[in-house]
Amino acid sequence: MAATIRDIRNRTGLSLATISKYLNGGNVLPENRKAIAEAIEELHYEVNEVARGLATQKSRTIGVLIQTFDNIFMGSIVSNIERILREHNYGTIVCDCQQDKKLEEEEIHFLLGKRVDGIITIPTAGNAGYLQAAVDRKIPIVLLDRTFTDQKFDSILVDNVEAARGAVQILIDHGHTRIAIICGDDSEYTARERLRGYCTALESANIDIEASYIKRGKLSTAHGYESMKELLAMKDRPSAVFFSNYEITLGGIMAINELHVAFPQEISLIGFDNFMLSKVINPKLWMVNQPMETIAQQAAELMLKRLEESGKKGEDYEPETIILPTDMVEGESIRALS
Amino acid sequence: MAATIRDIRNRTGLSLATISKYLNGGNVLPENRKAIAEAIEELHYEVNEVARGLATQKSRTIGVLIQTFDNIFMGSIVSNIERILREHNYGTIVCDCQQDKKLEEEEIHFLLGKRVDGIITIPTAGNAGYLQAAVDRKIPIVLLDRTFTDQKFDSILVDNVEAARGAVQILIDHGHTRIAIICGDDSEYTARERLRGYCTALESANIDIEASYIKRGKLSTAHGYESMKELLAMKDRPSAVFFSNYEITLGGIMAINELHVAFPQEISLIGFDNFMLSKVINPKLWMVNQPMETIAQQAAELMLKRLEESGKKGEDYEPETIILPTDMVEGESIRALS
DNA sequence: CGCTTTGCGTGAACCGTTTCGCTTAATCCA
DNA sequence: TGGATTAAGCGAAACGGTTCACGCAAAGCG
Repeated sequence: MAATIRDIRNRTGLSLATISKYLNGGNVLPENRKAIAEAIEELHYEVNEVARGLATQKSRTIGVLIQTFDNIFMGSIVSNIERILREHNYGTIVCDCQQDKKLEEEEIHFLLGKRVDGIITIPTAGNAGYLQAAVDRKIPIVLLDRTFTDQKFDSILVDNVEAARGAVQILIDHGHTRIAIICGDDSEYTARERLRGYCTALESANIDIEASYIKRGKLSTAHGYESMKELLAMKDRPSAVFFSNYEITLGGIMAINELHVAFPQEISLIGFDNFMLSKVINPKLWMVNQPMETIAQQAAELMLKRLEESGKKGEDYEPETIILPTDMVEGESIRALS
Repeated sequence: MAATIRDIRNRTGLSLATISKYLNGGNVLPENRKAIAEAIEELHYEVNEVARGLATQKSRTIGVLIQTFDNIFMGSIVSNIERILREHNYGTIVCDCQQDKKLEEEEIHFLLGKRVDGIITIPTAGNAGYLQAAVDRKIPIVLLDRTFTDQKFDSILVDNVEAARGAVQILIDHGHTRIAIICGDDSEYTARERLRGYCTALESANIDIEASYIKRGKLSTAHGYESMKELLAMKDRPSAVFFSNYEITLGGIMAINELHVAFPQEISLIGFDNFMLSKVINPKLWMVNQPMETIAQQAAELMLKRLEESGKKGEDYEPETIILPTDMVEGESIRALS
């Protein structure tokens, strides 16, 4: 149906090699150049990237494998990655493994089948095994938001320990000592890190860590909601709560609203992840804000760098780890205790 | 590097045709079947979908072109489309044209270059011209959320008129007559429709339409914010406001919070688009909720249907338009006037 | 038993590019 | 002037699959 390079040959009388040279910016005589351009115009010719991909062994497509699409965090990440890659003429093929480790491994094979030139992923699994096939293919891999201990990869991380420490420190600075955290369980890399930051802050302020103030569970709205209710029902209830991710923040706020608990009067709060929430919740919520555009941008740029390198001889490279700082969005959800 | 079908031939002594037949589920003797399976296993062979794509003239990849990624609406749409397509072994390549009409047309060509088998898109442009190249290629196209008047396409829409009418009717039922709307300008398909619904509701209740209560502008947080402030500053200010999309709802709420206006005591509100907001805003916001999963699902399924059909003879088909109803999420943000 | 069918396998052409090695003519310079 | 260099073009062989037309043997059948 669509025109091919052969149709252009028939029209111009030039050889395929010359036309290919034209398409790829080689030296072609002005008159031939003109003839080819005209033929392309008239035939509505467009390079068949599939055929080109087969010939060059490069698809100019990057696979982006994420755990879920259902939060703004992901939307922003994918959006920015796509934009930057696209500016360098790479396509982005997305896969959502829906937090399913089995599916996650399948998707890797799916992407490899499509011969993507690289993979950017937010891992779900606890170890790097599922990536082995991609590693064997020697394509660049960039990890986002979490990383592995058993094998080294290019990774873009956020300083979770420091982010959590900082959040708790703010509460301490306001005079709080009975500080709770609602967080993920130990299987989650980010959850472990944030809990560590929480403990660090308390320890360095010589505040005892109270086990019943640590609410581990899934990174879900439901966990935030239930845990907040439990904390509020305690007889020695905390005076401040640190919500350690987006869903948990959402759930926690829902519980507070439902029980008509006034904040910061009755309880002080600080949330995580989503800048937008801080705008819309009243009173304005204190927030630890992740630099999502930067994360995405760094990931895309590191990927582009690796792709460029792999053209050159330098076969193997030393994986880089980039750790980004978070920032604090001030709100009105923390009461100062005298 | 990676193993090919020829490596399998060398190992098994079978012909390429037989191996291909095996890969595509044809009849192969059990012993040969076993031999091929073993070779695949040992060589870590994976079908090169690029080569297959060239041979079959099908990429098993669908292009999804959207206007922006920066709202939950899009995340949910892309997520659900990707999931369903993936279940049928199609990959999803996403492009974000960032509301830029020029870029939008470029992306279409980019996708056509990649030889996608179909395109699902949320149009930005006002007319279908930019899609012409895709139409010429005779690949299925499915439009989401908005459609064109100048040319007919498969479209999945929401009943915007009825959604807006219903929202305003709720306000009327609560005794309101001074009802404002903050909406997009006439260049936006959905904005026109929603404004029409607003007018319909008022007319059928014999309420005069007050021009100063209609705030047209961009579909942005800023427009919602500014317009809300203006409405609040009016001397004959409305008793109720209908926010007609997500960003506007967000901006409106921000203005309300900032000016410490109590709702529903001082003003009644109903928002649009984002179910999550209704959970987290206190008092709970009334909302018109778009059935995002259904929109995405219908789009993906219609696409799959077209892809299947195009295998058969039935060359041309009659475009379908599917109009989905919205639903109402009750809140506490509307005061009943006696 | 001879004829048709069916099951399985094969060689070769093809999909639409890129790229390698080679030719030819023009240009340069000692 | 003539050998070396360079620019531009060409033919043909990849890249890794699918598919068509055909061959052959075993099975089915009146």
